[in-house]
Amino acid sequence: MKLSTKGRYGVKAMFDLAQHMGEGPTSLKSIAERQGISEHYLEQLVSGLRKAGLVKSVRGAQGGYLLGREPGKIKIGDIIRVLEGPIAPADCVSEENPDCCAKADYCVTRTIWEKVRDSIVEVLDSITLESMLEDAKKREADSSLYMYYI
Amino acid sequence: MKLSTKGRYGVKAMFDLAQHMGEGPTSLKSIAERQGISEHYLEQLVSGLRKAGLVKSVRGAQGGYLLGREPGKIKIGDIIRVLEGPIAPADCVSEENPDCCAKADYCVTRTIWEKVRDSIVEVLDSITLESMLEDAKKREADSSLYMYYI
DNA sequence: CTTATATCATATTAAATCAGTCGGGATTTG
DNA sequence: CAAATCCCGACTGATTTAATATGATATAAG
Repeated sequence: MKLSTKGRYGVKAMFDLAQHMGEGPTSLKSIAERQGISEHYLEQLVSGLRKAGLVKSVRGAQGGYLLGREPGKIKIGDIIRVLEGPIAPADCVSEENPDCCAKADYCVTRTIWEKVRDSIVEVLDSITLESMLEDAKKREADSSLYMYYI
Repeated sequence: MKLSTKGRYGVKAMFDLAQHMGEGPTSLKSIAERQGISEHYLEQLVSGLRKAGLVKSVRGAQGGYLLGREPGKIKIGDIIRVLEGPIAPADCVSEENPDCCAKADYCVTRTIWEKVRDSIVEVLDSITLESMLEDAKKREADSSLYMYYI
């Protein structure tokens, strides 16, 4: 019931890109350093994100990556689906081409996994990089407020 | 983001036990046959469930397993926790002793995993073996009703 | 008392996945 | 040209998964 580092690193990297929008392309090296991730490993993950159009790349010196579209239009679910595959606690309730067993119609167990899947999808598709940025800004404001009162 | 067969087989087996309550102990062999699971493998899983008190065993010929308590008091989350460990999409938000990273307080990514975890827990702890039995009964009624009208 | 039926326990294993690492190309800037 | 950077495929050690194998222990039935 765990995400692999692929999904977690991927979200971190995408959020990092969102935080550095408007500063030109961001290199993997700088993302890897800030987020504490192996650069070569990150390379593999970002390769998938690029093929899915979630990021755009700029080659050569001073190159790097940019978000593929506005942060408000990139859902966490999009990132997870690219890096971890279709969201599903079991193959028989996979978002795409569920590997149906013969009993699917009346299987009581299956309906549990459907509910779990839907609740996960609901969370992951309700959060965008933009909403994360807002969240981070709010937190920063709160913590500086806190600083004044201490 | 997937459950392993441990969790899925475990829920199936527990539901099978619930369906055969009042018929004396149910043998692993019969559960394994009905549910299409390797008996020896199931043995390992049930061993964990027994240690956790979710099932009781009766040794010897005509022996088998019984639910450890009323089906209304066995949540799917209980079963999953025994067989898959604490519910958590990432270690930093594990239900028990979360493996906290230094940035936990202000990590925006972490709050996503918290929300995912909470939504999964909400689903898994809201379903009991009893509610599954009711669900199955209702379905049966519906399908027989359908039979009359066709 | 013996035998068949079960649970209980431990060890082994083949395959897959994870989380990287390594080495070398291709492309662009200065 | 040199340095920075993305791009690509192959390799690897560790862990997990999903079993299988073997044998011991307990009990009901005959």
